[in-house]
Formats: sequence, C-alpha cells, structure tokens
Amino acid sequence: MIRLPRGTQDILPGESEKWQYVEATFIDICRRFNYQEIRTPIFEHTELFQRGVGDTTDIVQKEMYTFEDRGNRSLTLRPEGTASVVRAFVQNKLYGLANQPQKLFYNGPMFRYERPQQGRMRQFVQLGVEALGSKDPAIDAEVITLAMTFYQSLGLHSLKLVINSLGDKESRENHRQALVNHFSPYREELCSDCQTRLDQNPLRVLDCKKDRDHKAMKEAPKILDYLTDEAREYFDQVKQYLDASGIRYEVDSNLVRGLDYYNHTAFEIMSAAEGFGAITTLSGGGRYNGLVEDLDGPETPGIGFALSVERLLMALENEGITLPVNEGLDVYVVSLGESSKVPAYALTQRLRKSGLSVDKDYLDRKMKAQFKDADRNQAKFVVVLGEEEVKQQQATVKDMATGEQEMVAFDTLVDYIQSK
RNA sequence: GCGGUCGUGGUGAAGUGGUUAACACAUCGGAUUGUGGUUCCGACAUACGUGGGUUCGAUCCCCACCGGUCGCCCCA
Repeated sequence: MIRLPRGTQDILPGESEKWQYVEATFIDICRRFNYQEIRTPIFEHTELFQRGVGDTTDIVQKEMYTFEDRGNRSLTLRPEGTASVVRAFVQNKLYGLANQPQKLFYNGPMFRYERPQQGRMRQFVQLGVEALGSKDPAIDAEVITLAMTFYQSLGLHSLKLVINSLGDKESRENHRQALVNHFSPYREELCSDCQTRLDQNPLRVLDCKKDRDHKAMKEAPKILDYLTDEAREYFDQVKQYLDASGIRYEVDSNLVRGLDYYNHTAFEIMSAAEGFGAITTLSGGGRYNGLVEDLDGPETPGIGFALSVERLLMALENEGITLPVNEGLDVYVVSLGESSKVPAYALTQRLRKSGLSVDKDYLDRKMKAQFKDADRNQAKFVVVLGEEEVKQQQATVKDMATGEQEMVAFDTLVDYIQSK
C-alpha cells in the first residue's frame, strides 16, 4: 500500500467541514476589514525565498523543499506566504493601483522540511494578510486586531498576544553592534549555533533556547533601549492604537522573529491554555519595510501576519470548542420493491432541485436497513415510496424526530417539508 | 538532523516460542413478508509494518529499515 508522504495529512469528511468553517470565518473577517484575496503559486523560483526570507534563516538553510524542473530551473515549494505576495505585488505593479494601501489575504498550503510533531507538519495551511503601502502605525494595530478578532469570533479566549519592536535600520544597526560587543567575550561559552549567529545575525542569539540561562543573556542589550526616537515614537503609537481598541498585549523585548525581513512591529499570538502541546505559537507577523525594494519594487512599507489552521484547530479542541458544522440530511428517500426504484430516484432529484439535501440507498438494502442509513445520515424526514404510493402519486412522509407520518401528494411534498 | 515510545482485522484492543490468535465496536442478515435509534440470535474478514537473524519452529527473542506519535532545534 502506498501511504501518504511523511508530514502530510488527509483531511477526511467529518474534519473537512471544520476547515471549511474556519476558512469561511476568515474570509468574512477579512471582508469586514476590507482585505481582498490574492492567490499565488505554491512554488516559486528558489531565489525569491533566498532573497525574501533571508539566507541566514533556518527556513532557507535547512527547511526548504527545493527541486529542479526539466528545464533546470531551481524551484521551491513556498515555505511561507509573504515573499510570494510581495513578488506578485511588484510583478503586477499593484503599487500603481488607485486603492492604497493594498490590503490582501491568502489561504493555502505551505511546505517546510522538518521532523513532524504535534502542530508541525511538512505541509501545513496558513491563513494570512499583508497590507502594503502604508507606514501608519494604525495599520499595524489593524493587522493585529484582525488576527485577534478572528480567533475570538471562533470562541478562543486563552490567548496571549506578545509584541515587540525591532526598530528601524539605524536602531537595529546600533543594537546589532551592542550585541556583538556584549556577547563576543563569551563566544566560546555559547552553543555552536549561537557562535554562527553572532557573525551572521546576532539578534537571533536572543532567541536561543539552549543558551537561555547563560549569564550574558540576562544582561544582553535590549532592542528597546536602542530604538531611535522615531522608532520609539512609532512603537508607542502602535500600542496606543491597540489600547484604544481594547486589545490586551504583553511587551517582550526578547521576541525575535525567525525571518530576516522584519523591522519595527513584531508580534506573536500564543495559546495560553493548559495542556496545549509543546508548540504554543498560533500565529506571528510583523512589519517588513524594505522587503518590497529588496524584491526590486519601489520603496513600499508593509506589514502582515500568518496563522496556522492546524494549530488553530488544536487550540479549539484544547479549549473544548466545537464548531457548528454537523448538519444532517433534510430527507432520505426509502424505496420498496422493483417498481418504485425509478420513481424514488426521480423524486430524490426533484427534492434536491428545491434546495433540500436529499439522499437514498444505493446498496439495494432492505427497508429496515434503509431506515438505519437514514439515521446514520441524521435525516430529518424519511420519504417512503412503495407500489401503493407510486400508484397514488403520494409518498409516506415520516418525521424522524417525532415518529409521526402521513401521506403527502408528490406535488406538495416540497412545500410540506419546507413548512415543517 | 538527534532522542523517547509504539506498530495485531474496517475500528478499538487482549495474547502466546509450537497444531482453530480472544473480546468489543462497526457492517450485513434474521426474530418483526412495508418502517430507524433498544433487545436477542447468526454471519463476516484467512489481521500479527517490511527485511534479515537466532531456533526443529517466531506474531512473540535479536538487528536493521520503514511508518506513526511525542520531544529537542526552530517555527505557523
């Protein structure tokens, strides 16, 4: 038997309805916030992610699904959504459209080559938004608010929003230098990853779990202390907007996102519920001024976030929230004897045409078994067709909840059922 | 990439170095010649992840591999 590839999953009936519900809710929230859908390819030129996500990131260094096609092009299954959206923004000159900022959302599978565990798959689905063309701190707050509103509308309440500012270019450069100066004396005591990070991207040393308790970590220079006046003012305004709309958050100066393109606002939303798995991050995002230029577009600020549907469903499960998705069948048509088979089939189609959800037996089962099947499908009504009914052009309609039944003419059947 | 743990029918789950591998659920049929969710009876699948090894003989012991699962690193 051929099994599915490691780290992928089949989403079967019973589960797929939840996905549909979550996606429909997301689309509705995006509509309310006036974000429009963009669909980009699930593979891109490898270079897009190398330049967009950053060569020093774990994603690019060890997690990409990269392959060569028959024309010797190096392609990569997208590990995240932002690079593709920005590429499409530049390529399609969306910066030239009248409606700015461009507020976009996406929904689709992402791919990272990692060892699967709870909440981490090789193919996983992200819902995300990107707002391109505005450097108003209000839109940072809007993106964060959109994410929180979405989670809350599904009923999640054990959430923790963590925000930080990574500052602008000047802030980051000053901080970077301070980090190098601070950690260099301890270089030999740090883990091998951190020694590399110290050279390539010292900010990420702060993110290390191994060296978390090293004495140099506690006294490490905080980015918030190195913000330029401008960057500080920006961060203060973002917080002010969040406060104004009643969004509660926590500032964590060690929050460092794993992608190179972030600056200014960075945030993560985590599940704070007891008994959640080892991975608690439900979504993350931030501002990425400069990325559009890096990908050969005009100077354009941007901010966005992405969330994992898999982790969202885990969080719902963990909080005991069931989505309203279990709708039974309206009608199940039971037929008796050879002569009523064709009329039963015709009647089924007729009922479906009216908008009702209708099914019948296709395994030539006895009546008793057909009723069982109707139960399995949670049918509200069973319509019985035997020789007598066909002759009289009437059907026996049984209300499965009350057990009551009566004869109804074919022509008034739809009205009868809809009025109940 | 590293580590823990697990791998028996459609599902859940016992069990043993040796001629028929429990049980339960599900499914189908009957009791009830045209009526479900209860009950009783019956039927059912040639189920021990793959490949080696030890042995007279392995589903059981050993090894490797594959896969699931959880964790580390990191992230959504």
